[in-house]
Amino acid sequence: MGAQRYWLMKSEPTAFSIDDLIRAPNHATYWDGVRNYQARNFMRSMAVGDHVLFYHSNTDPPAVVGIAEVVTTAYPDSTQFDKKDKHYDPESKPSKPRWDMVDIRFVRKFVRPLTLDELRKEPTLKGMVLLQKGSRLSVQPVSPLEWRHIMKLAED
DNA sequence: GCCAACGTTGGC
DNA sequence: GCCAACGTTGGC
Repeated sequence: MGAQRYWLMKSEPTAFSIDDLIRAPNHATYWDGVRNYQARNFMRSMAVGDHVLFYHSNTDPPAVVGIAEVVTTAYPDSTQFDKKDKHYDPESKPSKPRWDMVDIRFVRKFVRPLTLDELRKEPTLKGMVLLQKGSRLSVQPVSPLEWRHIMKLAED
C-alpha cells in the first residue's frame, strides 16, 4: 500500500472554524490539543502536501466544510507543557514529548457544507471512519475513493 | 442537555 | 491482566 495522503480533522466551530483558518496568518494554523494516541499516530504519519477534510463537529449540522493541506510534519505540541493550558499533560516530559501537532493551511471552502446526514446516504462512503458507529477519532484517514467521491459531492 | 460509545486510569 | 469507575466526545 502507498502512503496515506488523505485525512479528515474535526474541529468544533465554536473553538476553531474553517473561517478562523481563513482569517489566520498565511491561512495556516497549528493543530494543537490532540490527546488521543491513535489520532496522534495518524498525525505522525502525515506528510507535507497531504490533503485534509475540515470537519465541523458538535454543531448543527455537523459537516465537512472544506479542504486544508498539511504544511509541516508532526512536531511537539507546546500546549502539553503549559500548566495554564486546558491540554496540559503533567506526565509529558520536554525530553520525551508525548503529544504532537502538525500545521495545516486553508485550501478551499465548499460552496455548501456536506452534512453528516448527506454523507451517510452515499453508499460509496459507507466505510468512512467518520461514519462508523461510535467513531470519535478527531484525526482519521480517508481513502482515495472516499476523497474523490466527496470532491464530486462538493462540486454540486 | 442527554447519553451512548469510547479511551484511560487505577485498585485488586 | 481484569474490569469498574471516570472523563470525554459528539450526535441528537
